[in-house]
Amino acid sequence: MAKDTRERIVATARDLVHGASLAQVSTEDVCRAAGVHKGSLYHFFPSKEALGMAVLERNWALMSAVLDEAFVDDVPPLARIDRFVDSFAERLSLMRDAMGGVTPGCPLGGLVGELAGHGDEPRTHAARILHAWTQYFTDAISEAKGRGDVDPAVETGPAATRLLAHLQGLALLAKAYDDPRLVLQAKKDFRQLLAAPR
Amino acid sequence: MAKDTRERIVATARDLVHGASLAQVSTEDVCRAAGVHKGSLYHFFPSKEALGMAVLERNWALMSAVLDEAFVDDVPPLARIDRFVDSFAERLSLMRDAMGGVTPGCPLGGLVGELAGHGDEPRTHAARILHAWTQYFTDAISEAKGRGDVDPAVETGPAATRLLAHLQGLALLAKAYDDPRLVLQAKKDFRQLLAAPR
DNA sequence: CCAACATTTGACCGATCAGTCAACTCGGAA
DNA sequence: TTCCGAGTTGACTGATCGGTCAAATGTTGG
Repeated sequence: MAKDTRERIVATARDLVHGASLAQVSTEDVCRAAGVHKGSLYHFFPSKEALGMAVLERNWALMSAVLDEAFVDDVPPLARIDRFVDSFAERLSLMRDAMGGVTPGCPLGGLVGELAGHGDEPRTHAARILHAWTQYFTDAISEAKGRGDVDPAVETGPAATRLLAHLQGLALLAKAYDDPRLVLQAKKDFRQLLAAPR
Repeated sequence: MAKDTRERIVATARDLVHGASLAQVSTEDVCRAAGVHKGSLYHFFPSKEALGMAVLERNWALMSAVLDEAFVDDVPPLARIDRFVDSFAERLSLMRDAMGGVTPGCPLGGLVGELAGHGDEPRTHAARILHAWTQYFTDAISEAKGRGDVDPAVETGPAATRLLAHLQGLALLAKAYDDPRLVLQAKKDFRQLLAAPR
């Protein structure tokens, strides 16, 4: 029952936070929903912010699982990215239905934006996660260049950053316009962002 | 002293919120910083959320001023967009210096993301503002097509949305990586996002 | 069976929060 | 001069917040 409780707290917090923000969810909310008492929460986490970081970590674990599922070797590298975008959009739609027809933003992007304003340490942690995410794109683009699917003149690193930024922006617009399908545009947009500079 | 007080409250709230989020700033913080008492604040605003909406409106007023300054007729349409990106990035840098070396996100994007989770009415309001922003890009792209600077095969509306999404994403990354210069990339990226689809 | 440790309990705290209220000030219209 | 209502004051509330704590309860290894 040890690790189990900690896991349940993080999972519950994740669910609650995802529909809003960390600030809008109180530790009492989390405890009530997780069937746990305050003391237990603070036995595992030194502060609410630490819980927020754990939620961020968990969101990244889930996101990287989606990435791993999409980025399989027997699919051309650029198609892997498309597969991921499809999964990402579908997850957004499912979450929208799970909540009352409210489109959530990117579970990582939202928390990153919130925690980045909480001092330097949470910010660098968030930055590391974004960088890890970018790495998936970096690898795929690099491999695509080897196959001739992407022009060698394209700088791999900056291109990968472009893709992530674009996806995050689309997720924000999807939330504001309450339309998860907006992120599907990423597939077409990515192709242009990966074109050789002129 | 009537409208003046209201203005001062909104302006002060804007400054405080911009460095963090609406949730992290209390009404008491705003009152103290604005030299105003609680009752005055609630004389002008029925709730804290209403104050948030007023801040959003003010941020849009400031942003549209920057847009108007960049989008002048005697400059080619695509160059107007570049001018705006430069101004936007410069403002981000200035704000970073004004705070203690902490890069803020897009003042509109951040609030939009936060208020979009506060029910449907704040969300649609935020969406309207984003749409108004997009309109600047729409007009410029449309004019650029007339001059032959953009391929007629490009759909104007979706292209403008792409640009806004990309800029918002870059602003988020700039905040996470604490580097306002990241948004300058938008100028090159926009050119690719405006290329004809293949 | 015991001792050491991890976990859980639930009451509790001081601070802070958004929001209220009755009383006061003051400028302008009648 | 009187009156009225917009603006202002500042104390106040009830709720909620993040966080603490000492005691109770498991759990594990010797």
